[in-house]
Amino acid sequence: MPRPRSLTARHLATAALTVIDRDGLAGLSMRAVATELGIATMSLYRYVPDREALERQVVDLVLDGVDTAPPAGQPWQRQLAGLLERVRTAVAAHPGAVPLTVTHRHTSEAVRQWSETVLGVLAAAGFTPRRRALALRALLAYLTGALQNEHLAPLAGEATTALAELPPDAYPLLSGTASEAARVPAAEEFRAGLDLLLSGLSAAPR
Amino acid sequence: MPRPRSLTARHLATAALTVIDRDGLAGLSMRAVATELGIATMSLYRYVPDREALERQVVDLVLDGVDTAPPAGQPWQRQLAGLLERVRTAVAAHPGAVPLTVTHRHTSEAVRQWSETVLGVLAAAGFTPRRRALALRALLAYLTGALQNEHLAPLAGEATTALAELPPDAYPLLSGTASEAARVPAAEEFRAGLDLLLSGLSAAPR
DNA sequence: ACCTGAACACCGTTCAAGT
DNA sequence: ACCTGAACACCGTTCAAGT
Repeated sequence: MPRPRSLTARHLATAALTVIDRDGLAGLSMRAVATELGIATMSLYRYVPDREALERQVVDLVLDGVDTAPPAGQPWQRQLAGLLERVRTAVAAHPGAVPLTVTHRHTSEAVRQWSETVLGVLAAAGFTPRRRALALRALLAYLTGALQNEHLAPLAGEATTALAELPPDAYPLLSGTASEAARVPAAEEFRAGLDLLLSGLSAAPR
Repeated sequence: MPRPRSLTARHLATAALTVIDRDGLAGLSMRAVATELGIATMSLYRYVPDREALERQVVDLVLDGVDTAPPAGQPWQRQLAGLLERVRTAVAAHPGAVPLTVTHRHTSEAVRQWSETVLGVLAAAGFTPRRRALALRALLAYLTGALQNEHLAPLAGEATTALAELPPDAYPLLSGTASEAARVPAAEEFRAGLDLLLSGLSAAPR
C-alpha cells in the first residue's frame, strides 16, 4: 500500500466529495476520507486543521466550477437568472453536499466572486448600494432555500406524494395541489420562483 | 432524585428545546435530554423511536404556536406577508433550532396547516392550483433560506463585517455594499426580500 | 522531523441484566 | 413487565510512541 508523499487540501476535498457522492453526507468522516486516500486518518490533519475546514474545502470544490462572468448581451434580469442557474447546476451535481454549501457558503471564495458579479449586474441596472445589498440577500435566500427544497423534498418526490394522500377533508387545498403539482420538473420550479423574484426586482425602486 | 412516572414525546421535546436554547444545537444529545429530565438515557426510547423523531417533535413544538388563521381584512399580499412573518417570529425565538426546522419541516403538522392557509389565500386571490403550488414552494424557499441567512450570517453580523474588510480593489462592490448594508435590521431585510416576491406574485398571471 | 497507532471523550443505539 | 446500566460500534481529535 504505497502512500502518496505530498497532498493538498484540494486533494482531501476531492476524496471527501467522492465519499459524499457515493455514501451520502452521513458517510463522510475523517476515517472515510483517509481510507479513500489510502493514508492514516491522522495524516489528514497535516493538510487541514479540522473537519470543518475540510467541509469548507468541499464547498469550494463544488462551487469553483461556476462561471462568474456575467452572461453578455442580455437584459439584466436574464443575466441574474443565468448566474443563479449556474450555481443551481453546480450544486445539483452533488446533492449530498447541499447542506455543506448552505452552512459554509459565507467563507467560500467562489461565492464572493459570484456575489461581486451579481452586485455588478445590479449596479449596472441602476440599483443603489443599499438596494443592491437587499437584492443580493434576497436572491441568496431564495437560492439557498430552493436548493434545500430540491434536495430534501423534491416537488415530484415522495414528500409531495405523501401530501397528495392526506385526507382531503382536512387539507382540501394541500392534498389537491400536491397531486396537481407533482409533475413539475425541479428546474422549472426553480425558474418559476426565481421569475417571481426578478419580476419584483424589475418593478422595485432603484 | 425522583423520577417522573409518565412522560410524553412533547415533554421530551420541551427538554430538548431547553438544551438547544442553552447549549446550542451542538449540545443536543440523547444523554443531555435525559439528564435534563432526570431520567436514564435509555428511558427516552420509551417515548420516541430515535433521535430523528425527537428532532421532529422539537420542530413541531417550535411551530405549534404559529397562528394559522389568515389575517382578516387585508389585501391578500399582506395576508401572505403576515403568515410568513409569524413563522419567522416563532423560529427566531429559538435560533439554535433553525437547522432542525429546515430539515424536518416537511413532516410538521403545524407546517401543513400553515400551508393549507397560504394556499387558501392564494386560491381566493384567483391563482390556479398549479400556480398556487409554485407560489407556495417559492414562498417556502424564500422563508427557509432567509431564516438560515439570518441564523448563520446576519446582515449586521460578523460575516458582513468580514466582507466589509475585503480588499476593495479585489471586491469593489462587495466590500462597499457590505459596510453600507451592515446597519439593516434583520426584520427589515426579511420584509424587503418578501416584498420583492409578493410584488412578483401581484404581477404574475393567475 | 515526519508520520501514525493507540487512546480519550464523546455519540446513538442494542441488549441483557436488574428490579 | 418495566426500567436501565453496561456494552457496542461509531465519531473527531489529542498525544506520545514509532520510524
